[in-house]
Amino acid sequence: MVKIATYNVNSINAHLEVVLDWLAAADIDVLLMQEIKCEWGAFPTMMFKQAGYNCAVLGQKSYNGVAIASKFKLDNVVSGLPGLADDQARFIQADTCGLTIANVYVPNGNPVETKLDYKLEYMKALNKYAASKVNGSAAFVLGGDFNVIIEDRDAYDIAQYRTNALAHPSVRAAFRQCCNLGFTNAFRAVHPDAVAYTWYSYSRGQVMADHGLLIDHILLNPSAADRLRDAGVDKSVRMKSNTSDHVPLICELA
DNA sequence: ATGGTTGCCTCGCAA
Repeated sequence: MVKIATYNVNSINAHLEVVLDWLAAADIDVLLMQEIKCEWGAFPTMMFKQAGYNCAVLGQKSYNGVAIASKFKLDNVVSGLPGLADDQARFIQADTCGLTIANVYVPNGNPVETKLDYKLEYMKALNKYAASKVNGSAAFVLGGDFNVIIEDRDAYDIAQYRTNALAHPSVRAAFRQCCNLGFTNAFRAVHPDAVAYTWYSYSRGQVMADHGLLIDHILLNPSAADRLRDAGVDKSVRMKSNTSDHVPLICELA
């Protein structure tokens, strides 16, 4: 079994303790991190090494930044989304433990007036790249913070998000097009009727009230989906102090 | 109660 998790860490250095504690406790093999918010040189590579993980990092000062930590060797690292000239650090991919695993931080897209276009352009390029990975015998995993509320039930109060870029019809359509290439949504395949969230506002009381959004996802090509055994969200880290506003999403492959 | 929180590295922006 391979345990893969995606976790928007909202600054790896600010929340390192929670991340490393959770990584060990959950016995994760491969962790996809978004919003590390630091350059490569400031990423705590040695701390991950001591915990038994190799890292591939695409950093950026202050904003964005993505990294992969794996108990296994990381090969053929791809930094940046192929086919898109982008100065923001939002995509990194590596081959590890017999899988090709891509880690994406899709643009938030708000405010819609000025930033939705970039989000849609990004998703279009992502879909084009995903299309090249859907077929064949090689297992391909695409996980990350998609910044997409796929369905109304994925928000505690969808009325607040009707005009938001997270639930915008064009954004939902772009995500759906990716799924329709032949990808399986790992969480939904295992829990078709569950209500679960991967993000909670830092505003007081939101976690306890379970007022969140499901915006982090893991997609599997058919070869990977054949091996899907379990998936879930771990809300426990969100109860801690000095923690990200996101929680990890996990899937297990045979 | 027209608010509420966090990170970055500066007092504004992004989420």
